[in-house]
Amino acid sequence: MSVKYAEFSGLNLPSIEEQILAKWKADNAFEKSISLRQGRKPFVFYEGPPSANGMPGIHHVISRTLKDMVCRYKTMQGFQVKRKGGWDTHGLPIELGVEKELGITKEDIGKKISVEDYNRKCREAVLRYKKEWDDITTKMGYWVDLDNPYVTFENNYIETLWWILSELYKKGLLYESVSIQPYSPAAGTGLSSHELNQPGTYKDVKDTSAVAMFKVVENMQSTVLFNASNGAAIFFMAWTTTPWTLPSNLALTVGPNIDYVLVKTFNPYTHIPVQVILAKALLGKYFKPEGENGDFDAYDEKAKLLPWAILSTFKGADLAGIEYEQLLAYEANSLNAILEITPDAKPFRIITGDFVTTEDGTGIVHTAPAFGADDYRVGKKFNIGILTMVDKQGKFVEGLGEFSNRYVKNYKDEPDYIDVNVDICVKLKKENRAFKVEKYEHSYPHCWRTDKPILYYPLDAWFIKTTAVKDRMVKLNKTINWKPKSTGEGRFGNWLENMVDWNLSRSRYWGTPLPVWRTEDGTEEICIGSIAELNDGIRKANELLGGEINKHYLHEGILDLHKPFVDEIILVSKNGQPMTRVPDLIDVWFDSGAMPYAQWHYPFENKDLIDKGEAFPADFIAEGVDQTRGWFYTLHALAVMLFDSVAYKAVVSNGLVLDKNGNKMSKRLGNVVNPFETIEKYGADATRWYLITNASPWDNLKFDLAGIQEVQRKFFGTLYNTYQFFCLYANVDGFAFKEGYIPLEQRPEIDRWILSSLNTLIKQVTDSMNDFEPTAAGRAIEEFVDAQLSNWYVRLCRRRFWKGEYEADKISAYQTLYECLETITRLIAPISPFFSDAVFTNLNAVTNQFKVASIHHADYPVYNESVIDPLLEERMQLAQETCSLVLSLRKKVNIKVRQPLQKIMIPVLNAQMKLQLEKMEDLIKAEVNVKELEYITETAGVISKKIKANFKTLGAKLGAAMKEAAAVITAFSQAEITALEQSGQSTLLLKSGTYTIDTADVDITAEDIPGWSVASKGKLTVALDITLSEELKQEGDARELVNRVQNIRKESGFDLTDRIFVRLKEGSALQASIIKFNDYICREILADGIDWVSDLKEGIEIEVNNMLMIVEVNKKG
RNA sequence: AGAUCCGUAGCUCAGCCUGGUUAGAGCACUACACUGAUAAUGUAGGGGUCUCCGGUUCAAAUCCGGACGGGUCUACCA
Repeated sequence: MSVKYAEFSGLNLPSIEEQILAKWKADNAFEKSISLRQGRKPFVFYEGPPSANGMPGIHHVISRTLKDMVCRYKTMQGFQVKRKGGWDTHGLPIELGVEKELGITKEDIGKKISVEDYNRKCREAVLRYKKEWDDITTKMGYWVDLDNPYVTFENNYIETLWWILSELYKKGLLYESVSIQPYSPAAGTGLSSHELNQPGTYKDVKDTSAVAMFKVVENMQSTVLFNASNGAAIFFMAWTTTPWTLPSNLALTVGPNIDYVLVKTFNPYTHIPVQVILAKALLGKYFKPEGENGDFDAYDEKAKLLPWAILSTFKGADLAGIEYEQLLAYEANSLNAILEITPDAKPFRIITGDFVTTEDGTGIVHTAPAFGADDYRVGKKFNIGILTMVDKQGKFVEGLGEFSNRYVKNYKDEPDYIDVNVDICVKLKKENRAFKVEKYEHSYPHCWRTDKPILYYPLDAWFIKTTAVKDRMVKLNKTINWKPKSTGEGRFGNWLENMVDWNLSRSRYWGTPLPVWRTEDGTEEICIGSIAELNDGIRKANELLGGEINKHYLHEGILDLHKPFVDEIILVSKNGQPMTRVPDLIDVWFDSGAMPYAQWHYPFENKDLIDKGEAFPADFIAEGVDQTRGWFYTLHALAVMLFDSVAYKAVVSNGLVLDKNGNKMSKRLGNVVNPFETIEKYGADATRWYLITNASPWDNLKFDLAGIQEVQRKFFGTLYNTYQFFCLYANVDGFAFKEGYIPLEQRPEIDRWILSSLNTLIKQVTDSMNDFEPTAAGRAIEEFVDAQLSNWYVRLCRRRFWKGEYEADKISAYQTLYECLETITRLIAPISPFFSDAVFTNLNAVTNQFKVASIHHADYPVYNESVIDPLLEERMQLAQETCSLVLSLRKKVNIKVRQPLQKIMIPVLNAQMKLQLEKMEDLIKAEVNVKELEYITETAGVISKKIKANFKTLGAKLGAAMKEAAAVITAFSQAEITALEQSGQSTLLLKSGTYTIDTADVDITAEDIPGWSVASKGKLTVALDITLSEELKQEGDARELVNRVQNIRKESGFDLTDRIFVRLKEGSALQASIIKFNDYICREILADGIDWVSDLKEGIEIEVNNMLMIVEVNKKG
């Protein structure tokens, strides 16, 4: 046990942190923080795995601060909080990085580089920056188990994923289907949304767009239309920017609630009279207002104005079911061809869809299910079949007449490429089937690798049927504590409401393979759920199918669950057919969503952790809000499907870190903040404190280094100084908390006050922390340390520490300050783990109050209701306000605080206020340096009072009469006010009636004390007697002298306890004052006496109140 | 295009849920003061159409509707 409190040699947070880090490492502090809680209730936390193939940024520091803070907090509250780290290792960014590094493209894989070598490269690249990540993790003080992390590419991890997939498969939740996906014909590959979101993929291009005319078939359904048109031919108008999709058209979609009109007019190209149907709202796009009901007879080829007339109006829903003639009919897209694919299809009809708008086009959507996701969905719903008249190279198939085999876009860089879209439009024009053809500029996605336009194309894919559990997911989501709430209800809630099945397939190389094997004819398939099952299958296939099959895998089984090895495995079906693996890999989000189970290799190991709820579901997770549809979603989906449970009970989604101007940080803009430099320069604690207190975690944070500096200076500086102050005197007096804890009732008012405030603070902080509102917690602590502890308690109590003997009052002061410091360090430990541990350890080294080696092994403070005294806190605030008012009065008349004044007067409005003030009297007098405090009551008759309506209470009673009442009340005479106060009631005669009011309905304040200069704040009014008697002046002189001598002591470098002797030169105007207050002066400056001498050559000349004097100060002994 | 968050002093943010009559704090700036812990602090000063428009109400920064601006996510592989 140390005898003295270790003092810091300066506030150097980075160097303190280095020492603490070394201490933690030497003591295994993190491991101990968990092992010490063995047997306690677990608090389950999941670490969202970062990908270590990029450098950590400052935005990682914010979410990790949040995570670390909650975990430390819960640990200190007695929970056991295991934190397994993890690495996200699969996925496209890793592949792209490797391809860039090797200078290859996807096409080269399997040619220039084997899949085996390629995946080996990925495996190496994936943890490329692990060292930097580990480094930032350590330096920022993030306690997470880096020694036993889960790694998503490891066999154990993948085995759990397979188990989950096989469970889903058994439940019928895993299925294969066609979906419409972005596809690059030039590259011959599907594209991920990630790839589509590469900068520059969306380009403004000019495409030939067409408004095509679909001729209505006259039959029962269309009778209404033909009645309106008098039997003339009718056309639906539909707009497309991709005419090449027209041969694949199978339906026209209208909005059920949209108004459509039947218009009589002429085809502008052929000038043939036509009747067309389009959305009413879009008439203006095609027809000029002047042309309405124009002269149809006068119209000819040369006419500029197209006459038109509305014949009838319909709702979209009325049009449903009407049939039309196929626009571009060929052999390949004949009805027979359609029925061959979809035997019961009913194409070429009007159908309805909610996605139809009237913002563009005609309000009638040409629907080709193969080339649009909306089209596909609505097409399926109405069973219109599917036609894919374009092959995977991007050219029309055989059997489309003059368009057969033509590329729909210039995918091959043919120098004389003729746009087939133009030719289609020309054909339509000639055949009276086009109403408008024009170049249309829009933003269209391009393949980032080939720079060619993509198209949406039907591809086979595996899905998880999340829609089957949608209702459970929605219901269970409502039990999750989302911070902020709106993310859970809004962003996430809406997301769930609009859920579609989870497309799992990725056609990639480095990822978790889908463990589905099937026979060549597709009739038999199996989903493998474990390595053992696969190895069994390997042997069985070898036995049944022959010696060469799987021969490399017979001895040790499969050793790596990735491509290309899994693809070499051939299994055997029940009917003895060979089965090969389907080529798909799965979405990496599945990897991370499965981490609750896969991190523990469930169910192959650690079965109880999940089954008995020790590690599932999580009590808390936190990540950036960008994970809402990522990790938060996949965690939730898998938990609901597997265990009908939430995956996490509380989730904090933190906002982004922007630069100080509010722009997103990006390498391109050069505004990225380097977290290493920041932490090295300002310290992790200051950075963490800044991140937590500056803005709520879910608000975007404008990151400004100046803000960290401010935190460092203001918060840590103040706390540091308070600690140093404590050390200075405690070391002198040898305070080591050896004496018994002095009961509160024996402590002075101010001690009881700060302890009451401290306990109020503990309550506030724990409430906020429990509610995942760390910002409020941090701000409350800041306020306490700065305003209450440092600038009120310590300032007012300074003398108690250095004056007088080591007895009860002094010990009480030490115990009180010690308790505050020690409690504060524990309160801030979750946010600032380093500095708190440093101070705590220093304190505890002397007192040994806690039998722990680190603050993070100590318990979090628990507030003590019996210590909280609201009345005491209230009157201290009253005292603070009084002092503030007196100081402002002194300032106004320019009288220094050092100059004593005779008295202050305070009008008291009621007995309670007087009682409260009386208890604070000594404190106030000392603080503002006055001799007396006089209370003025109304009986003295000197106060004039001011009355104002209490709008809140009175407004509720009077309502509309409020305005008049307020005016009447303000106009009350002094007598009326007094009458109200005495009887407690008063009657208001207003236009709207007579009302009785009581004292609670008004605010009465003291307005003035005639003849005095006063200041007021709220209900408190203070008057100051500024008359300076000779005696007061002399006392002021004496105090000034004390100040000057103390300065000299300080400048001379004397110790606090050094006694001095002082010599003064005779003859100064100050002499009388000094002699009069000789004893007082000597006490203050620790001098045995003052010598007056006639000659003083060595002395220092000082000036007090415009009087000069020579002083000599020497140390005794 | 949809969803969502945000908009209060030069800057960073409270206050809004639960409406109440002078809208607060810190930083920065200016002046003065205090200090035997202080890199602090105190007092005073300048600085606000609470983004805008409309509504509800006796009363709106606060509640409701709309617009505008900014951020993010999504834009159909969830």
